[in-house]
Amino acid sequence: MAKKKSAKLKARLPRGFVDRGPAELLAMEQMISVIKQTYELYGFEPVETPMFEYTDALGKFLPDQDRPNAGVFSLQDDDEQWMSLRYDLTAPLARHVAENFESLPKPYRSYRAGYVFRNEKPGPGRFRQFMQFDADTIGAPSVSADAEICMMASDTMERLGISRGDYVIRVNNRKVLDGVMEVIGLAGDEHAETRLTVLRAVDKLDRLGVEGVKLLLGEGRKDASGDFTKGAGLGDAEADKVLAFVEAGGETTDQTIENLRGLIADSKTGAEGVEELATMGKLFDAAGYTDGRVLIDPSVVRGLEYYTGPVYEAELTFEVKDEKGRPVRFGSVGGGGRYDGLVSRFMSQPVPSTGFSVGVSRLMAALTTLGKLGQEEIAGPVVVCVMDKDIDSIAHYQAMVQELRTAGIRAEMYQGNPKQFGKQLQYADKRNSPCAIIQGSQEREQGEVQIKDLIEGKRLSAEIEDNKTWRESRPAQFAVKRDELVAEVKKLLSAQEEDRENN
RNA sequence: GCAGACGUAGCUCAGUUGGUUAGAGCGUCGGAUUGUGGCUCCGAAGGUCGGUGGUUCGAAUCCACUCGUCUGUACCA
Repeated sequence: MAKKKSAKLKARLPRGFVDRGPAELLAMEQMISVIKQTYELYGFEPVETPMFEYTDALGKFLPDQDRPNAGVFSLQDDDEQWMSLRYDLTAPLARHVAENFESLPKPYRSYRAGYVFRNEKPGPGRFRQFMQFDADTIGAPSVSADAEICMMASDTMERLGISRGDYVIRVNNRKVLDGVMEVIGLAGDEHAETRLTVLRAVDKLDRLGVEGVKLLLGEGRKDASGDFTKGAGLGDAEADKVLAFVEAGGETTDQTIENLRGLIADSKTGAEGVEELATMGKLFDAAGYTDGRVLIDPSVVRGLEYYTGPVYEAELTFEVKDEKGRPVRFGSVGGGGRYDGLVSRFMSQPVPSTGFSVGVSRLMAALTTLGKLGQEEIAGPVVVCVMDKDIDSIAHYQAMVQELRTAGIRAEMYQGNPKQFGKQLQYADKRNSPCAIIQGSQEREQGEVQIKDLIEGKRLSAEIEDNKTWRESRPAQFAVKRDELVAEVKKLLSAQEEDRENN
């Protein structure tokens, strides 16, 4: 019985989520496998945690604890405990480590990839479900662990095909940022709010420029739509100090370190941070990563809440044009830092930790634009056409398909309605099949099959205008003995392969 | 969250000062051609004009609210 049309269910994707097709899935698999190889090479081992955690295990860093639904997807279990979908891979790892602390080797070096969920306003290229790929060293207090992760991040970028110079790993230290705050008189709990505002302003340097940041440090700033953002309310002298610090990056690491030493000599915490950066700088230098791959940059601000020491960010530096010809910068595709407090909130002992997270979904968009991913067409299966519909003939077609499969050739028999032969070739064409196999009663009597080269045929179709000629000439089609089917298809496939490589 | 712009077929868009049955191109499906992909021609399906309420003899068109999309901004663990 036909329902009223208006009552029919509307097929629709939830806001901020996407379906992925074969090309994208293949590209993602390739990418994940490269990252995995890199992390493995550095001695990290895999681990998986579930999508759900109890909200309080994630909850310490929720923006607003009174509303577990703000920013995260949460639900109540049947025992009324709040659970949430993970919004990153670090908090779940901290829980896993705390829970299995006795049995894990220390330092514990692990990696994992997975989808994370954020219940917030989606935008173009920004979804409510996306993939991250993290590596973490837990139980290692020295900044050499941080330095190692920065170098691994750099290796990962290059193994993914991003050229040296098209990306940079920028490194800073939270203690240095804290030192600057001390110097301008913002130490102490009563200034926590202002410190946050200052850090947020600094974080926008790449987008708003020095002038914009200066406005945000002072009274505030109006955006293009006329909306006003309140500033930190610093005086000119303080604002200039912050800006001087942000622009302290010099030609060389040594110079940057010297600049920083001069700016925050009065702060003990700041000095400590500078020395940590100096140590990391030496390690990068010794390993040869100071050739533009890894850079000490005082303007990096990340993870305002839980980072306690070095912080780093992987940034793409090249520009591309979008479909409207406007320049688009991909910017940050990953980041991380030291989070000495995250595991220990479950424990009675300190557990110094550091880690890095790659934004897989975002990086994939960048790589696709660069042409490093998703370029190759996905080859379809060889399609065996159904000419005769009696059960014996079908069995013969099935046998051909099985022979091809046994030889490792992707193949299928047409499973649609075989009434119209043209539809079968249309289907094969749409699947991007390399060739179709045709055997009607005429061929069967001769002990032959027809192989139709669909790639070559497509090329020839440009030269034929008349439909009658097109149909009768049967372009790019040839007969072979039934026994030689597999060998001939193999031959055709390798010829096509060679053709692709030459173009 | 805040501010602005925009919502008409699967997609891209027309639609006059408010006036009969809301159109086109592309795509989809069917046929010309039940043994050959492309081209060409013919035909069909596809719309509560984002939703609700209001003004009016009459609303895709005007008004209010609401939902959605985009842009900027805020937040981003």
